[in-house]
Amino acid sequence: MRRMTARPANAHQARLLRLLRDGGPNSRAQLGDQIDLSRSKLAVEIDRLLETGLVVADGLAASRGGRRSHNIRLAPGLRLLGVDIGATSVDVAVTNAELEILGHLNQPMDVREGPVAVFEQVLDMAAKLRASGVAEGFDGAGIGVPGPVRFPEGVPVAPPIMPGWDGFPVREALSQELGCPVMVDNDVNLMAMGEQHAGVARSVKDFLCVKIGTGIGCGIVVGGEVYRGTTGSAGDIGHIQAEPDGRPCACGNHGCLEAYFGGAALARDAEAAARDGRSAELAARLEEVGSLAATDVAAAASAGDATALDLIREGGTRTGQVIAGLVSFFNPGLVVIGGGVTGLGHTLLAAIRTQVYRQSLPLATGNLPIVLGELGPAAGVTGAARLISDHLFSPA
Amino acid sequence: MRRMTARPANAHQARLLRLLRDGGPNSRAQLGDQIDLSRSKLAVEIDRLLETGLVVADGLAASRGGRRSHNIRLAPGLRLLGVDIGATSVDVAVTNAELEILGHLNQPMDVREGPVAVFEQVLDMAAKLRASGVAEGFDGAGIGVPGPVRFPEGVPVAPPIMPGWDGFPVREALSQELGCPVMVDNDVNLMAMGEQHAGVARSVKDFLCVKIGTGIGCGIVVGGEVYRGTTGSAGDIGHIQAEPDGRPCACGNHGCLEAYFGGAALARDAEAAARDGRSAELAARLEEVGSLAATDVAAAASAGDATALDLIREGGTRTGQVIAGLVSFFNPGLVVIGGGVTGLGHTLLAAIRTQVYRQSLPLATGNLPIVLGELGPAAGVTGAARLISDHLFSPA
DNA sequence: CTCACTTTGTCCTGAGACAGGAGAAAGTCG
DNA sequence: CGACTTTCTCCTGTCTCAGGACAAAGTGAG
Repeated sequence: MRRMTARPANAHQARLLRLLRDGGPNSRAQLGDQIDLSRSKLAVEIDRLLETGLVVADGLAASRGGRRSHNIRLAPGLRLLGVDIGATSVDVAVTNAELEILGHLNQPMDVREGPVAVFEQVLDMAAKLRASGVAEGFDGAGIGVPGPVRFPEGVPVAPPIMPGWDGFPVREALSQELGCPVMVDNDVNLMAMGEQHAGVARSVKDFLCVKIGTGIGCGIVVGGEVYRGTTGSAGDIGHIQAEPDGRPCACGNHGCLEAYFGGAALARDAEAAARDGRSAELAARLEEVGSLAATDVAAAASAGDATALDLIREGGTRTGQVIAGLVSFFNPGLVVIGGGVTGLGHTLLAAIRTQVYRQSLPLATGNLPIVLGELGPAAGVTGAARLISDHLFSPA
Repeated sequence: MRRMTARPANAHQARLLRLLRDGGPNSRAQLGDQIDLSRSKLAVEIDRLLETGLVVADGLAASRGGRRSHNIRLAPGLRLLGVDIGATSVDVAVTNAELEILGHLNQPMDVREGPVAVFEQVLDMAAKLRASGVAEGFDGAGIGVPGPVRFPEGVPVAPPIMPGWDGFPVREALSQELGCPVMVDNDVNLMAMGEQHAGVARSVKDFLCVKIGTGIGCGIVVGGEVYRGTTGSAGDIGHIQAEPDGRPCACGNHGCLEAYFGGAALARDAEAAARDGRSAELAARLEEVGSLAATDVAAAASAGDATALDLIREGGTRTGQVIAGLVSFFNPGLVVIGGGVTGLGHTLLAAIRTQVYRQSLPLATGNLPIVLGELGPAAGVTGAARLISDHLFSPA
């Protein structure tokens, strides 16, 4: 199938495409209500978009009391690839132009094997999805990587947990391989974009999205746009000091948040608790598998294990301490908690809430919701699709 | 003298006015080089600006190898009032349209006396400045207050150190009183705008401006624009926890940064040191005046007093700890330190730098300057003038 | 001083953006 | 069936804007 190569010719067209993406198929008249353009101008721009094939006519809409309107929708054949590379697994999904997920794969993976091996696996997964019939090709791809990215070039920079990736031209290489435009960003930023597009943050302009996976990061959204910082490392809160002169951290400092919480620290603490005999539940699980992960702690906690609950609460309290500081500083309208450890659920959330509401200024917390992300593993890939969609739907 | 009431009619005119403000008087040709407009269109817009009186012709520019160009400058009679209300003193200044300070007054004042008394004093100072001949009236005024502000309405909200101000319609009241447009913002945000306009942050898009006065606050600039947060309290870092379960703070929590540093805490600590006999220098000063202030500590430190130096270093280290976290989170391109205690100078700066460079991620600090503000007490009033100027120089 | 050349400013024209009215097309409802 | 509503298309007039032609004003070599 021929891929879309057209791009909107001006800001009006870009605006229309985004309205159709975010609001679904829509009638010309309804589009007119949402955009500040005269009917005549609107008709011209829509006609041009129809010519390029970016949108298609789609029958008649229901009557609003008069002549029925012609429906318009984004090209139904348009397909986006969303890739979310984590530390230990990778998600690949295919969406249509409205960013609805048509197919989604998750596989274990080790990011430390380097970009070449990882992208071989990603391309293989993409091929599988294509073979399953949800796509014949891709019009664009968004890639999330677990580390800082020089955004304009799409190149990871000095990523602590993926040393082999430093400077690898992800954007260029994948664009070549897939034959379509590619954008690269930090996985946490993409999660924030996902929750903003289709999740809890839909109507919020300024918010924080804290992702607690193997490590801990934070997506920052300012005025509806992701803020990436001067060198692309904004939101790297895992190495903020949570305890002066505290535990040594892999980064070389002491007392970092990630030394106390996050998937890696939690697993380590759980194994220690199992060996010390503090938790029969965790010890039994350790016996079974030989090692523990955050999911085991979650399971033990929901089975009522007091030690597991304590571990979660302590981690949540530490995380809450750091978030409390960020809330005072940033005064967000919403805080979203997501990532692999959301399985820890409301115990974690409660600990974080308690700490933030106790420590931050009343004016900043007065009307501040702190909630779990509602998209789960779909947040990253949705955000990735959204990233490339924003790129494709901007004037050439 | 008749005040300017005109406003730019469109974005081009606004752009031209800002170019003239930030770059000084300029020839038509040079303006053409900086703005993406054809010569004909440019001529039309400049002619319209000349008609409204917002700009005036100002003789001929030097030749650039051909016909000499006509110089254009902002209306020379335009006068802006910049007011920076602190906790214990107030600055009032008059600037021209290029935001150059033509007259500047500083007086002690107690913000707790409430808005009515304070504005009486401010208006009196403004009248003095007018009487001194630098202005015959004001075309606009910017006001900075030491607390959070609901920016669109120009109303302080729940300000901890100025309880009587909560909800007082500063913007409306002063606009009435002065008979010109007024904008109100947090004093820290105005300091950031001042340093951005005429100080160290001229070419930086994303930076933090930490103001250490009686309290401690932080101006946040994202993409060249001040970020104010959802309820206007962004940057309120004085009550971020610097020490878990630490000293009690006036806010009701424990371990806040302001419990350890800032003008109030520093004075308290200095008095304690003087009474305990830890510092003969400070004790002598206490004897003289009966109480100590941050300036006394600065004086003692520059006289070589070890205890004073220790106080500054400890405060700087604590502040540096908090800033380190913010740097990891925000990844700014610059950190500016300013406010009343900049008299503490390089001892303070060194302590902050040491802590930030040690604790933040290398990628975030790699190329991060941490510097003292270069405008001193002029930063606030310059920022205030800039605030109202941005308002006046935007399309009506 | 003259002449070739450069820069600046003004005038004019034509292309395109755009709003809003007229009116046809297509529907609802009593 | 007729009055009314909504949608869509076509047309016209206004405004924006770029760029060319040309005049005005200056530079510098000879």
